[in-house]
Amino acid sequence: MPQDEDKKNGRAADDVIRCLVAKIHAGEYPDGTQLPPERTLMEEYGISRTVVREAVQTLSRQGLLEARPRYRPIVRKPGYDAAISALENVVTHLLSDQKGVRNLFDTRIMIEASLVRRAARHAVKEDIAALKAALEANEAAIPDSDQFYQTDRAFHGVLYDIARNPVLPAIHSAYVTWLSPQWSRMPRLPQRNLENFEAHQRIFDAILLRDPELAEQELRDHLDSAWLQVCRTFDKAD
Amino acid sequence: MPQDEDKKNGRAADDVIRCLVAKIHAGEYPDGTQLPPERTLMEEYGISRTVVREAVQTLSRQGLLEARPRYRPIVRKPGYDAAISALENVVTHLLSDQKGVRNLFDTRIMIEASLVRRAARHAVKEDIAALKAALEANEAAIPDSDQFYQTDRAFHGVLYDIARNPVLPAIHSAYVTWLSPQWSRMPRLPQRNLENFEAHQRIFDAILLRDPELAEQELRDHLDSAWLQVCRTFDKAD
DNA sequence: ACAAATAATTTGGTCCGACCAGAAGGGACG
DNA sequence: CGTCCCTTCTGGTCGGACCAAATTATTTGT
Repeated sequence: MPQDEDKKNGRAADDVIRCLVAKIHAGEYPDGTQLPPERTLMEEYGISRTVVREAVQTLSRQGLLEARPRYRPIVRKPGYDAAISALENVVTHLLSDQKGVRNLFDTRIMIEASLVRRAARHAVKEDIAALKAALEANEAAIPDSDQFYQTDRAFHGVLYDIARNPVLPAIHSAYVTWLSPQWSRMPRLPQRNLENFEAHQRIFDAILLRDPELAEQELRDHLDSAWLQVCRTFDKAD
Repeated sequence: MPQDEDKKNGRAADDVIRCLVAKIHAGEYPDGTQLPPERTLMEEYGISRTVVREAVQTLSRQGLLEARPRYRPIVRKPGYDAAISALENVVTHLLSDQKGVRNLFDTRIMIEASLVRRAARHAVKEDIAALKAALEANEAAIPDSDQFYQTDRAFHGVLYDIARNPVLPAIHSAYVTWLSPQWSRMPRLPQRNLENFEAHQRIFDAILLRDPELAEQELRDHLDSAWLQVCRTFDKAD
C-alpha cells in the first residue's frame, strides 16, 4: 500500500521506480525472489503497463532486477553484484573515445598504485602465495601464447583480489574486456612479453620487501609503458 | 538505411540500440544535435514506437542520449560527460547496502590516497592556491553551518580537480550525494568540525612539504575517522 | 514594419486493448 | 512413474488514441 504517487509529480515511472527501490531496500522482495507480474504491479500501483515496463526496464538496465526473456516475471538479482555489473557496463561506455580511455587508464594507475602499496604493507601469507602462483604461471607459459597473456593479466587480477573489494575489479575487468579486441592490432613482441614479466617480478619483489614506495614506482613504470603501447596502437589507427 | 535487423534475432530493441550507437559513433548525429522524433525513427526502422522508446530510454539511462521532458526529440549529449553521469548513477546504486558503502568508501580512500600523493609530488602553483583557498573558506565559515560543511567537502573536491580526471569526481560526487540525507542523523559536534578542519590542514601542510608519505597517512587518518562516524550513524539506525 | 498575442502543429508521456510465442502447470494416458 | 498434450500465464510487440507542453506559424495591435 504505497501512498498515491500520481499526484502532482511531473515524471511518472520514476515514482514507481522509487517505490520499488524502497520496497526492495526494505526487504519486501528478498534477493532472488521474483516480483509480481507486470499486470499485477499495474493494478497495484494504479498505472498502465507501459509505465510498469519502463520502470522494470530501467531497474534491469541498472542491475537491480533481472528481466528474463520470456515468462518468469522479474527476478531480483543479489543487488550488489548486479550494481557491479552495471558499473562494468558504464565503464565500457566510458571507453568510447580516446579521452575516456586515457582517464580510465589514469584511474587504473591510481587505484593499482594504492593496491600495491596496500599489498606491500599488509599482504598476508595467502596473498603473497597467490601473487607468486600467478607469477610462476606466467613464467611457465610460452611467450606470445594466449595463455601467456592470460596469466599476465591474472597477476593484476590477484592485486585486485587482495583488496577484497569487488568495486575495483569491476573497473579493471571492463578495461580488460575493452582492450581485448584492440590487442589484435598490437605488435606482439616477445621482447615486450619479457619486459612485462620482469616488471611484474619487480613489483612482487618490492611487495616481498615490504617497500610500498618501490612497489608503487615499479607499478607506475609498468603501467606507463603499457599506456605507451596503447597510444601507439591508437595512433596507428588514425 | 540500416540492414533489416528484425530477422531471427531473439531480442528486439537491442538491435535498434546497436544500430543507433553505431550511427552515433560513426558521427551521423554529431554531439548536441537532436535525433529524429520517435515517430520518424519508428518508420525508419520499421518497428513500433514501443521499441523505439525502449531503445531511447535505455540509451538515455546509460547517458548517451538526453530525452528532454516534453517536446524536443532527443538530443545527444557529449557522450563522455554522459557516461560520467551514468557512472554516478551506478555508484549511487552501489550504496544501497552497508557492504556497498564500505567498499565504496574503501575505494574512495584508495583513490584519494593516490590523489594526495600525486598532489604532494606534482601539484603546481594553481593547485596549491586552490587548496589554500578551499581551506581558508572553510576556516572562515561558521562551524556547524551549512556553509561550513560545504566548504569542508570542497576541499576534497579540489583534491579531485587536481587530478584533472573527470572519472574520479563522479565517484566522489555520487558518494557525497548519497551521504547528504544521512547527515541529518549525524551528530554535529563543533568539536568534530574542528577535527575535520585540522585534518585538512595537516594534509595541506604535507602537500606543501612535498611529503607524499605523510600526506597519505594524514588522509587515511582523516577518512578512517570519517568512516567511524558513518558506522556509528549506521549502527544507531539498526 | 515590428512586436505581441493567438492559433495550429509537433512531439514526448501515458494509457488502452490486442495478439503472439515461449514457459509453467495440470492432467490424461501409456 | 514418466511422457505427451493442452490450458493458462507472462513478457514482448504492436497499433491506435489522447493529453499537455513546447514549438512554430499566423494573426492582430500599434
